[in-house]
Amino acid sequence: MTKKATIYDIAREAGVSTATVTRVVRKDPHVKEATRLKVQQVIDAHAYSPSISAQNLEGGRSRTLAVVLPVISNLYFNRIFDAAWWEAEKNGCSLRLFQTMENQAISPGIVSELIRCRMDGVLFAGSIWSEDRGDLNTALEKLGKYMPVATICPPDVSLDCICIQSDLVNCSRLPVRHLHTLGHRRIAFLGGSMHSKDTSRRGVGFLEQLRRMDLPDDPAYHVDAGYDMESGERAVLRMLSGLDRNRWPTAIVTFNDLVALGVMKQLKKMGLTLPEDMAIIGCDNQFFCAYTDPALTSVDLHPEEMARSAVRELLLARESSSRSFAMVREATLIVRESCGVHLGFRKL
Amino acid sequence: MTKKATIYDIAREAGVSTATVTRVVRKDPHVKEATRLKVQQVIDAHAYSPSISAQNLEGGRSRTLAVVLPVISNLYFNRIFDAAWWEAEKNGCSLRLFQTMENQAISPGIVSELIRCRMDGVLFAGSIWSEDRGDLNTALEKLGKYMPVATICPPDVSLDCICIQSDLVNCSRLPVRHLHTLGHRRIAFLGGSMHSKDTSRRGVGFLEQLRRMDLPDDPAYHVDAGYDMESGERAVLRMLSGLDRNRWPTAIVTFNDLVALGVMKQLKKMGLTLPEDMAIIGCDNQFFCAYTDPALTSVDLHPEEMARSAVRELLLARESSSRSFAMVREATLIVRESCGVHLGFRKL
DNA sequence: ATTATTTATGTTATCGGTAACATTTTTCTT
DNA sequence: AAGAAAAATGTTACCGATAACATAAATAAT
Repeated sequence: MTKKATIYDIAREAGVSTATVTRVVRKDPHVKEATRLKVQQVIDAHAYSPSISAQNLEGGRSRTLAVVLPVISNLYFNRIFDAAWWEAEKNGCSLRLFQTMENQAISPGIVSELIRCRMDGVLFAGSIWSEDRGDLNTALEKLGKYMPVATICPPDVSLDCICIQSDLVNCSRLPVRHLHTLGHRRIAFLGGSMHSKDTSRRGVGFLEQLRRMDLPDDPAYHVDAGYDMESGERAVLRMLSGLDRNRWPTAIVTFNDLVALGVMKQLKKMGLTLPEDMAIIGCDNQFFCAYTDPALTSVDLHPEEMARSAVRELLLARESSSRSFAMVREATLIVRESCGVHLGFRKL
Repeated sequence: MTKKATIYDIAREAGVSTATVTRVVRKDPHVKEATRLKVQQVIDAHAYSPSISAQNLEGGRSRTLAVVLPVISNLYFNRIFDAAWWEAEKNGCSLRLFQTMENQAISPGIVSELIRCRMDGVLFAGSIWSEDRGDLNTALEKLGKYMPVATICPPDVSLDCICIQSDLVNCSRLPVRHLHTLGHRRIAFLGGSMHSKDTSRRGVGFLEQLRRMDLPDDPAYHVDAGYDMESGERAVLRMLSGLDRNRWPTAIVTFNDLVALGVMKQLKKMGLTLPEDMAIIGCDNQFFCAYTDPALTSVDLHPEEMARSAVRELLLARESSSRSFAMVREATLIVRESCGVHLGFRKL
């Protein structure tokens, strides 16, 4: 394994001091053209480039942002990471990923790792259904002492940090209003967990919307479930099999598109025709929504935009010390076929 | 912004030398219990933990592997990265992601970044349809001089490195044989690019299979296309509209599941019933395959396993210098509904 | 009690850069 | 040509941790 050339090697071979080598590398204009050429030649010959660790050590910074999220394989977080990546790249900064796994809070291990690495900032993306906020806040607070912190998170994290949120009110209101307009009255919500204390504001917002529009908020229409396809399948089955056919909801709003995928499969398995027999609305507007049958109407929370803003703000915060920033990104309803509008179709 | 305590701060405050602090941190047994306690106390009070940059600089290594891939938002690469992550984690090693974007080769910028960072190894995951192998090989060769290299790649990268491959022969043979068994004779392949020189070995393997089984390899059945859903839609449309109905294929194998998604949508739009009017087989066995309608039969290349092996081998190569390793992971056909087997249904 | 051993702790050079400051060289004035 | 100003280059302390080596303290052996 070849050993990498150091600045000393280059300096010696070019017959100059290390300072001059640094100057050449950093394109300092105060170098005679002749020396510049000579040094550059040696640099090229050895494919020399300064060691990152040494630079970080001396500079006390890493030109790197950390992105902390539950799992990168989750499509929502994947989109956040991807968008953050390119925004950082555009600003000559790199990104490092840290995964917290199910335990939503940032483990003390990750906290100290971030500090040890002298990250220039952290972007924490948690889920709507995060539990143990206590631990999370402690972690974020501690991190905040060492570097700028940004969160893409549900509203109740109230810390002195760059705080970016989805518009959860509209996220619930849009589908309910849409269904209401189409004549639906019995609307169910599946997925997430409605009842545990600070969980699923999405579900809570949904209930509020129903009441506001004078629609029945029958508890039978709210089934706690997980956040994936299997949960969706089980949840509809449980809900419908406990209900007389004439009390069935005519529309289902799901926690996310994955749950919707499961719901649709289960409904078809039960012999229903979609969207005629049941309207469905998902959430997240994932890539596959246009390719389900019927194409799934969904709510886009614009995670990419939130991620980009977060990165931009973190980079700004690195310079100035005015580290407070808050924004709420509006949600958008993307209407496709799963509620039957394309059939000029409405429930009565 | 609080400044992080250094080992000197701790040493001074605890009234010992930095060497002793290091010993305490690294749990060196040659420390009197009394001093250990005192030092530990100061460490805890300041939440001290050693700087990564300083450790890397002094140690000349980073305890980090690099994963270089086109884009993390691609589901296939996402799975590779995710699996690699947990395998590395299990071995007390971290992972850093680098994205090459469409240009499949590793840019010189990334190469030097990896060397600058003193990565302990690189895992390169390229796509089946990689072009400009020349540049790629140059990059990998150069990297190989500084660190162990592993590739999860098509077969023709023949470098002295840890070389992990999908079984592309079976990847083509399995779907063709399955369809043949079901009585299909006119089988089409959509997606990827069949004709550009070293591209799409998957398509080429497919053709070989057709010939081997004495099935018609009508060029009209091979449409160049991209690797996503839109490509799939366009490709089927182009293929079928250029063909008399009685010459239509009865089955379509696609480059990947995304293309299959597009194909299915387009076929339904044309009024076909699936799987009765057309059998479909995708590739990659993505999470949504079980949730399409009909559920999509697909080929699993087991990217997770390949990634885990790659990481394991890289970690081994770090120690020993026997850096050569090769393996081919078998592909597996996952039969679902899109060829109609569940209907006891076969073409004649 | 004195020397030999073991155990605990301290000293210091090193890793590879950076930048403030010092010094040398060159160029410009007068 | 002497001196001032500007430009080019060199010296060196520092960033934070580590480990080889040196020394000091405690314990054991005689």
